[in-house]
Amino acid sequence: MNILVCDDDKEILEAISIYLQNEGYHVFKASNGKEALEIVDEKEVHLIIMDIMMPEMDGLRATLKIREEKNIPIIMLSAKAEDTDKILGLNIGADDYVTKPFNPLELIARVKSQLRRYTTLGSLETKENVFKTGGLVVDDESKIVTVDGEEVKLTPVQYKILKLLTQNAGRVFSIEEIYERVWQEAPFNPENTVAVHIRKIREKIEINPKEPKYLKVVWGIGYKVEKL
Amino acid sequence: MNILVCDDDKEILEAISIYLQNEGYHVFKASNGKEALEIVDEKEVHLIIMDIMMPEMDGLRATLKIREEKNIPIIMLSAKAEDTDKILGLNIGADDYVTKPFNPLELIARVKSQLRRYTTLGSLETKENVFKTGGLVVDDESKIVTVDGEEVKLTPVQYKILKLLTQNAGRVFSIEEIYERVWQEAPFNPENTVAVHIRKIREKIEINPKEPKYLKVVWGIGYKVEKL
DNA sequence: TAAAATTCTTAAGAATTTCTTAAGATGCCC
DNA sequence: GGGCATCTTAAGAAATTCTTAAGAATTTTA
Repeated sequence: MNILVCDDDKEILEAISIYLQNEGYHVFKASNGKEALEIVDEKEVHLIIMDIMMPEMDGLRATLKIREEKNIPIIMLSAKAEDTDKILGLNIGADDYVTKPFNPLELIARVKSQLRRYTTLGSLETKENVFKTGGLVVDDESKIVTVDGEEVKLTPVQYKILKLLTQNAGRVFSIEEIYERVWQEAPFNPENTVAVHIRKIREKIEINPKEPKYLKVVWGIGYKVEKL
Repeated sequence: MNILVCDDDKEILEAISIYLQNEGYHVFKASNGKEALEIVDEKEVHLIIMDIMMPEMDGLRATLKIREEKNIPIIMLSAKAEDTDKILGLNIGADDYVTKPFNPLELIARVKSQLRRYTTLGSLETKENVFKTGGLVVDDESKIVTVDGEEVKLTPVQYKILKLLTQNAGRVFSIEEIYERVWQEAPFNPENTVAVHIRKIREKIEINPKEPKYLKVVWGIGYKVEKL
């Protein structure tokens, strides 16, 4: 699911993005209405979170414009509770609104609610077998791995290893244990098979494999996925 | 894990309870908001499932009240999809909601999800392999050692020694015994390997290694971690 | 069956830890 | 206090473990 977040305040923009990414959504960012319109034209956007009070009120204009063309759910952010009335008064086609300062969990809830409404039968629900830590999401139902909302393609073995570690984030697994649980073979004939796989996974999920954020080595003991 | 279920419909109350009990949860039952509040006050409740549409809307009031006092995850049951908006609009701190009629499996899934989120976000989990004494904590699951909340990086041998001593805080271990139990080798050829490791550990975990608070020497006999 | 993808092995070289050595400090007992 | 044993500490050599790349073997896909 792709969500466009539009706010001129960089900090808020980042904060919202991180929360959404941690929920497994892919995020597009825009800092004004013009950018937002461009992204909506170019990319596939499933929901928009837009601040109204941006330079020249163009959050409002953008919203109106988008509404003319597409039927994408829009959640408005307004600085004060009073603005709420303004939004309603202006009869803009917002599907929901949130006043700043807002509770991130509430925003997430509303995002889910909107998306649920627009998707036939709940797709991105809080499923049982979705393992998350920071921006890393391992969805065992669809077998899709996501980092900051970006899908990462793993091979079967890579997936199994990462799933094991993410499912037990924080716990350290020895190479032997990883081998036994992923390969389901008792004896463990090592060479350095596991190490090689770990490296490949890092290559795919880490921004900088040299300084991994998620998949860490615990020297002389094993590997783990950080609990974030 | 204890779950409080609150619904004025006895049948639904029973049905939900049975499903939860089959999953191994302990269930408290309440049929109105007042009862719910009492139970929350008296018992240890880890999660609440609450119907909103109870006599006099007191499901809502109860929820608000509980939210004021405690931070227990709450899953709301609402009769119609429209109520969903009401929950959101009223800005109640529900963590999730399910509309009736619901699939019991979905409810269970959400319960697990909430409990996972709650326990994952570092709270009081009953961890078996965490050894503490004073401000020193050895977590054998993540292999993380902490002094007054500050992480201390130990090498594998250092970790094993400290774990052994902390696990048996108060007991004195001779150098031979430490050697045998950490290296798993019977003969013990000493030099002063163990002493060197002990020193390095002290350097890392003690504020003032000259006057160690945790890792002490018992002259001529061995070492121990103080039981505090 | 061939092509493609994945998995496993190998090996060199980095990185880190472990062990040894040895000198100095400290505690214990007469 | 002197003598002896034990502990502390530092530094460097040795050993271990990890990283990484490349290619062979195997499995999957087309």
